[in-house]
Amino acid sequence: MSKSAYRIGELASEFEMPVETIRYFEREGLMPAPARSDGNYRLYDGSHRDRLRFIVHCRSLDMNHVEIRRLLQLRDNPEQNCKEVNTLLDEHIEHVTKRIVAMQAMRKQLRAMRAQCSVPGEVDTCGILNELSLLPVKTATAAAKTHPKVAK
Amino acid sequence: MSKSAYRIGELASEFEMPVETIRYFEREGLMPAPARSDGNYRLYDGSHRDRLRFIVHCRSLDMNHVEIRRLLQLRDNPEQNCKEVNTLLDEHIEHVTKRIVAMQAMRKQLRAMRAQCSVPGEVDTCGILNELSLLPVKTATAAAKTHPKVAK
DNA sequence: GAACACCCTGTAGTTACTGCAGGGTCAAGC
DNA sequence: GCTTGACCCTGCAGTAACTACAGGGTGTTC
Repeated sequence: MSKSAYRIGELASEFEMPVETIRYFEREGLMPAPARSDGNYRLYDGSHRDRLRFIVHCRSLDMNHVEIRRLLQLRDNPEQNCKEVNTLLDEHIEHVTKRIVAMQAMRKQLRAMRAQCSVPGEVDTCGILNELSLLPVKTATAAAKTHPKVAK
Repeated sequence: MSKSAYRIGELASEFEMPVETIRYFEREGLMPAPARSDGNYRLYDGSHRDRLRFIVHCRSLDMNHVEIRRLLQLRDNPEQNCKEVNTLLDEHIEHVTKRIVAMQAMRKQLRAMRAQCSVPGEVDTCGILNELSLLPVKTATAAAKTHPKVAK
């Protein structure tokens, strides 16, 4: 058997995050409020550790708190059909894809702009600054900025 | 000749942004404080319009305010050598590239995970949730989150 | 009993905006 | 002259996902 009570600092160093982040996850409703010691210290057990690992993994895949909360909810209710997990993941993959496409378009423009100037001279004849003074080409950039707006 | 005095609302609708954003750019030091009318309305001229267009273009290329401030400074000093413009752009392109690579790695993992489940069943046997319960594979994700930290 | 590492709560700062409250300005219409 | 309505002003709060710090308590060791 592994250890049965961890303090917040132990968990934090295990997952290489500040203790504040774990407390923040609790406020956000991602981590449940753990038991407390006599001295009011948070006492975590193995299930908390598993849950934190799950959250960390989801965050590393750039899921937002709303998505993670939903997945945790499904995880907590084993009788549910996992179709919703698939849907959530599909939507997230699509979101990531849109963002990648937008960033690639951006990079293409940046590179084209950069090619305007391979021989540095004075700023007032700089093709780059001149180009930036024009109206931007419309792309999907703005549409794919970050996560879509969602309610909690 | 074009019109010589615009009110904030005209500029805002021309660039399809809320008026608040233009006022915010002023507070941020991207836009200079314009003249005021007798009734204390902001009065912009053509040069303000050009500057705003420049800023909007930079933002559409995902540059942050620090970068834009630097470019504006160079733009305002035509005697300068434009080598720094190149450097800034190169760095920005590299930053964008890192982010793209990180997101592609993320997407690959998400797709692999999604492939764990093509036949939805009950959640407690869901390969996706099981995989999310494991420690994340280390990638450059965290390193390329958004813009690097910078001082104003 | 002092030093030190660790924990607690509560609050503020980060980025790039967006939105609103509460109030003033200005031109048109009656 | 007065009202209506569109527009503008300042100042402040909220967003996402943390991070950091102040001011204080806990717990173990020397």
